[in-house]
Amino acid sequence: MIRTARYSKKREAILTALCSTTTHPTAEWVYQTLKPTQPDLSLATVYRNLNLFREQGMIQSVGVVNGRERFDGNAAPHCHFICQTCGAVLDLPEFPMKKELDQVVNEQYGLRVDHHELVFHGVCSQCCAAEAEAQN
Amino acid sequence: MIRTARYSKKREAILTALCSTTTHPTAEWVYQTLKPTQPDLSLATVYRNLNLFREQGMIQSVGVVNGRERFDGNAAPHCHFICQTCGAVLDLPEFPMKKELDQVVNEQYGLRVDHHELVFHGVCSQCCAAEAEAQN
DNA sequence: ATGATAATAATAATTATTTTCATTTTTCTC
DNA sequence: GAGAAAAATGAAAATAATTATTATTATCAT
Repeated sequence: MIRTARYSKKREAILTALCSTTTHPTAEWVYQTLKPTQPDLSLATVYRNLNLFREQGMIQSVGVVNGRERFDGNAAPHCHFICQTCGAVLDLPEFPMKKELDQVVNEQYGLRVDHHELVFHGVCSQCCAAEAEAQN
Repeated sequence: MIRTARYSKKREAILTALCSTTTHPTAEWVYQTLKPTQPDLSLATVYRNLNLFREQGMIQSVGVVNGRERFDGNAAPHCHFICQTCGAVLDLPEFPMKKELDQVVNEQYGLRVDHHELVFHGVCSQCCAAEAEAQN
């Protein structure tokens, strides 16, 4: 199941691109971002490597937003906020993650919990401001 | 935006089907379930109405599991558990939902929070038992 | 009953993602 | 360093879920 992954320039570039942003981009974004410096990059390669990184726990998926999967170069568990208006995904890194949550579910329901996701939905600051502006 | 003043048999059947199960089914499941009694039902109608119900707050989406969106006839906020092995989605209705979570994020980050999702991932009881069995 | 219009079935289209396969790159061995 | 084996890639085709289109049917106020 665990297979050895060789080095490749494309692979390195894809991981670097993802880790260089906090926007939780789509595969398409990574592809478009690398296009100028990697003209012969294929979108399939981006998908292939993002899936590989995720399987290896190097990155994580934030889930599907507006039909597209969003990736996070930070594999450490943390909360996210998703704007219902513009689809932006924000980190909530300082948010007090309850580590005992998993334990509680384990004990109370007899379920083997691996991890959990806590995602807030609402309207981001920029979209709030835009709304207020539109009402004037 | 969308007003649904009119009644329709298909619409009622779709909502009834979803609310009659706790399996958090896919649109396809609702379609196949209604097929025997509604032979001329279209899958597009199921999608259309599930989206309508969600927009109106009558149902909620649990998110995308294994590439397919899962729906919940219970619109009241509650936690879910998703089995990594079989994809089952379970309710955690008695779990102590922190209502102040949204408030905390609102105050700490200045974000207008509408709601949040708390989803646990792990292995359900049945799949745990199957694993244990396989090791013998 | 009728007419306006929403809802539907059937199908086509769309869109994100995955697979295929011939070619290229990387790594290993000498 | 050269050559072979294995893995990675690009390009295109395939897949799969969901949405849009269009002609038809159902609902409901009148």
